[in-house]
This record gives sequence, structure tokens and C-alpha cells, in this order.
Amino acid sequence: MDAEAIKQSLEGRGLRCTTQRYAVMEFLIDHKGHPTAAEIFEAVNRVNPRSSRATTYNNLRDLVKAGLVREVAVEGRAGRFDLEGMRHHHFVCDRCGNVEDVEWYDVPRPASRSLGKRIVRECQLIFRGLCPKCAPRRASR
Amino acid sequence: MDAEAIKQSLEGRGLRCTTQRYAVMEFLIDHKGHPTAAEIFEAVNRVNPRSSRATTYNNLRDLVKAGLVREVAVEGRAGRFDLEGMRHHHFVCDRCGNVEDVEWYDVPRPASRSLGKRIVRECQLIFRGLCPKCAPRRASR
DNA sequence: ATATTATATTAGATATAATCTAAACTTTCT
DNA sequence: AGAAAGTTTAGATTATATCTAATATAATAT
Repeated sequence: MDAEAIKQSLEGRGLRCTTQRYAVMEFLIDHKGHPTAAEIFEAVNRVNPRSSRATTYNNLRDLVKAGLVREVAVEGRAGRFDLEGMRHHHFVCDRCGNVEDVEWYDVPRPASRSLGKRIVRECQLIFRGLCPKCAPRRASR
Repeated sequence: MDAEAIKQSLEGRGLRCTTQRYAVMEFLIDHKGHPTAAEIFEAVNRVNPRSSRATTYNNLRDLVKAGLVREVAVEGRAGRFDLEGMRHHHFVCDRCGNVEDVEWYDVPRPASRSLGKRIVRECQLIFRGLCPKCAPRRASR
């Protein structure tokens, strides 16, 4: 995704393409590892012009609201973000806390009877367990 | 679940049945609304003997580790807890943030190819959208 | 029953994450 | 240019969770 594409995706959602907002999008495109707001803030601040913490949080919220970014539903202390778009599920390691992507596949919806009057916008599937690094192998850890 | 059953489920997992720990379990049994740690702390403190905040957090962590309690994977600020056991999925309202249960149904596992060496312990399904109270009806909100 | 010991609890301090505030700045529109 | 809407800022504030090390308690052994 090049500069122009980022600009258009922002403007297409009614968001101005500011330097700071652009930087958040660019970082998320280049870093698929579900970074926290703090990580994004630091990374964006390594380039000019500097962006304040409040702006980073504001922008993340705006981007989520605009449907360009998704907050991953993991229960750790800090929120984690990734680009909306290429759908995938998540796997969270019990031991090291790492969040990994799991290839997307279709999840059946609940019966409309059990859903009642709720309006479903999206669905996230989170697996928990041990990641390859933390999984016990031959008498280690 | 009566007093003796709570005691046994704690001791069966190697946890002492202390007054504070018991109170957390009892509260979760009586309140299925995915309370936050703060809510549990306050509720437990309304009865004697008082329990400190640290103890509430310690106990919740121990209970999760022991498999008796589950931390719900929602991305809001505060962690939310419910009893492990009667399985269900979750629905989080975009607008009011309420967490509701959705009747449990079987979710297909990912292809073992895409799972690699990961060891899956559990899987949570989270829906997002608008709850019945917040869903738009006839020209309101 | 009492002593022992591993486990659990405590208050308060501290760390971490997110939001608020109100002023200043930018962009877009007229 | 002027006005209006949208955005950013630094720093303060709030919310959430964990740490510390002294003390208390529950389960076990004697």
C-alpha cells in the first residue's frame, strides 16, 4: 500500500490525511505484530514531526471508528491494534503473551434465536494455548 | 453450587479455601454479568472480613491459572471475569460496552496445517455490534 | 492440641495505560 | 481574508494493575 493509497483510504472515510495519522497507518502496514498504542506512539515519534501521546490515542480511536484499524480483543493490559482488511483470527500464548495470526476461515453465526435483537457487526475468534516457542518439546521448559 | 462444592473445587486444584478466595468464587457464581476486578473487589468487601485489592487480583489470577475462572477477552480497559464451566460465547456492545452471553455452539478448529506447532487450550468467540438496548429502533438514538 | 511450614493477606506505594483539558495550529470553505 | 471545522499539543488526571515486605492463616506433622 503506497502513500497515495493510504491517503485515499483515510479521505474515503472522511478523515484528513495528517502527518500523524498517516504515520500510524504506515506503521501498522509495516508491522503486523499487533503493536500496542505505546509501541505505535514511540515508533511514530522516531520520525518527524513528533506526535503526542494523546494524538496517537485519538488517531487510533478514529481509525478504529472509521473501520480502517481493528483493536484486537486480547485481555492483556495494553490494547493491541492491527489493520482491518485481511481477515485473520488470533492466537494468544498463555506463557509469553505473544499474539499471532491464524489463517482466516469462516465461523458460523449463532442461531438468530439466540442472538435476539442484537445487531452483529463483526466477530473475532481467539485461541489460547502455547505458541511453538513455548510448547514443551523434549524435556525442555 | 453450595459451600462444600466451592471448597472442593478449590482444594481439588491445590488452592486453599480462604475466606477471601471463597468470596470471589461465590460472587462469580451469583453474578454472571462478567464483573470487573474492581466490581468483585468492592462486592467482596461489603461482607466480612474485608479483602484488599491486591488479594482480589491475586486470587483472580490464581483462579484463572487453576482453570476455575476465565478472563473474558474483551478489549475494554478493565479485565472481566466469569466462571469457567458453562461454556458460552460473548457479545460486546459497541455503544454501551456491555458484555452479554451468547448461547454456546461448536466452533470448528483451524486446519492443523495453519495451526502449526501451537497447542490450543481454548477458544473464545467474541461478537461485536449493538445490543438490544442500543440498536436503533424507530427513529430513536 | 501445638508446632511447623508453606501459603495467603495486607496497606500503601508504585507502575502502567488511557483520557481529559483548553489553548494553539491547520485545513477547508465561503 | 475570515470563519468554521477538524487536529494536535503538553501536561495533568484518572483508571487499572502490580509490587513490597511485614503479618496472619490454613493445612500438616508432631
